[in-house]
Amino acid sequence: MNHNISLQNVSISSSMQCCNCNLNSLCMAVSLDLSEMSKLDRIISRGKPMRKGQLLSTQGENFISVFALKTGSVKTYTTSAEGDEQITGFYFPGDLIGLNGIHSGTCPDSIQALETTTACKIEFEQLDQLSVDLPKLRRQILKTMSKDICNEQNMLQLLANKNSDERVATFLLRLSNRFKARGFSESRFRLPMSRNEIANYLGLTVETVSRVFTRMQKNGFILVNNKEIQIVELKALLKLANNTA
Amino acid sequence: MNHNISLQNVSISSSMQCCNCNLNSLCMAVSLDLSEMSKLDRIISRGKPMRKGQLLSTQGENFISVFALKTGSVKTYTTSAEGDEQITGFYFPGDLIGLNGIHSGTCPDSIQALETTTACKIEFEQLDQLSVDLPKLRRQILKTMSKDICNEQNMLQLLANKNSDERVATFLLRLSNRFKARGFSESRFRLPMSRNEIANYLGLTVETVSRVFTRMQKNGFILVNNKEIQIVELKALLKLANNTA
DNA sequence: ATTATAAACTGATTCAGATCAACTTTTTGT
DNA sequence: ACAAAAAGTTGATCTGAATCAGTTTATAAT
Repeated sequence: MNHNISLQNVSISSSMQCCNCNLNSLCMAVSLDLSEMSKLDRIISRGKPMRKGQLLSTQGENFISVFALKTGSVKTYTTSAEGDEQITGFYFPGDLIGLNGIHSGTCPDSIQALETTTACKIEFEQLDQLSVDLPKLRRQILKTMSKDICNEQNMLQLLANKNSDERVATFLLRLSNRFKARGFSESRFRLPMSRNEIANYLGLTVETVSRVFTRMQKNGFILVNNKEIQIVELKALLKLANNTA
Repeated sequence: MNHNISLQNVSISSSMQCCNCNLNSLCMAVSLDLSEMSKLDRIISRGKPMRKGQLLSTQGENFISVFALKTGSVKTYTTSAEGDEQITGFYFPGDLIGLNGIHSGTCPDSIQALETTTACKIEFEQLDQLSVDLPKLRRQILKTMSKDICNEQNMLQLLANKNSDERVATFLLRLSNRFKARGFSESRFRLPMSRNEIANYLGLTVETVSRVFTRMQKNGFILVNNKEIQIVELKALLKLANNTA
């Protein structure tokens, strides 16, 4: 019986294992060997595709699992008591999301698909248990959280100091870098989020974001066609962002 | 010989052990039993007092240790390429600092004493190793990082959405809560940081912070005497902060 | 296809907080 | 104790982005 199940697993999911996932260099599976990866595989459940707008988790619900994005993109956001929404991040394939729920035991933010998205789901307790035997995995979890903290700190710097041009330029350059790291074009990409979402994330209004895009296009730095962005003058954009991509 | 050393340890440091530290309910040692705590004790080195302005660690240097504050207070800040400083946090006794260096292997920010301050220093590799055998310690480290992420996200919300009154009110209320958690008065406390540092942290100018303090005092919400703050009308302050302390 | 609805853009006006400048108080060093 | 430097406060003015309002373009629904 056990044998049966395992055969089934193999046949169904040959392309659904960490070792075959083309994201393992970005994801938790980085630097794990085959036997370690198969242990990780055993505690991962692969979700079916979610449509735009669907929630991967909801602010306030019990913290049980973390998620690793396979395809698509999501935003995380918190809703304040007065009901206004603050986007805290955008995430792409390979990103591990949800670790910020550990300390309170509840999800501090909602995770929503920006487009058709698939994600792997991992029960945190199992992941933590597995991390005892797999130092590389343990380190990877800590690295992910450490990086999250640094990213948020970079955002603080952006919001505390920078004007609208600098914010938008930095935003585009960071996206560009993240797409590049995933093997996509760094100079031509599609924004999965709306202008409103960009504005919210950057602490600006939609109007301002729109104006900055228009101005950057007029100056020949970028080409904008609705959500399609092309970076034409990387250097100029870097200068606008004060080289702090 | 071994015996000798251990005797010495006991005699010198009876009050210098986690189990005798009045902060262990806030610090890593939370919920560890005596034998677990003594293991933690063995890898902790207690630093001598640092004076105001001294650096606990410097941005860019190799990441080796994390710190647990015993007394005093510190700020963490990053210095950008152009040389301007962004304060990313203020920390008080019991806080564990420096975990954000894990992912890059270098310290992403500098940690500076705001007053006379003592801190325990723990080599991260040893802490990580110890966490394998002490699930509660492992969990505590993850909780600390998770909470850090949430704190930064709260700051994002503050900087992206709130006006100067809301920022300063929220700042004071959060400080009040943290002092309360440490057994100090929640309604009367001394700010260890300058107006400049508050302004920098909150994404405002010194002038604006000063004006907000003055206005709050005129309205009878707080009493300000240089760095001494007294919260007179908690409710009014909460309302100013939109109840998001 | 066609309408309804939402998202995005553009212009005019307003305003909160930055900037500039002067002064007062506190802290530091001799 | 004193001078010098730093920190903090207050007022006047300016400005970048918010707000308000209207139009255009894209997306969704029938």
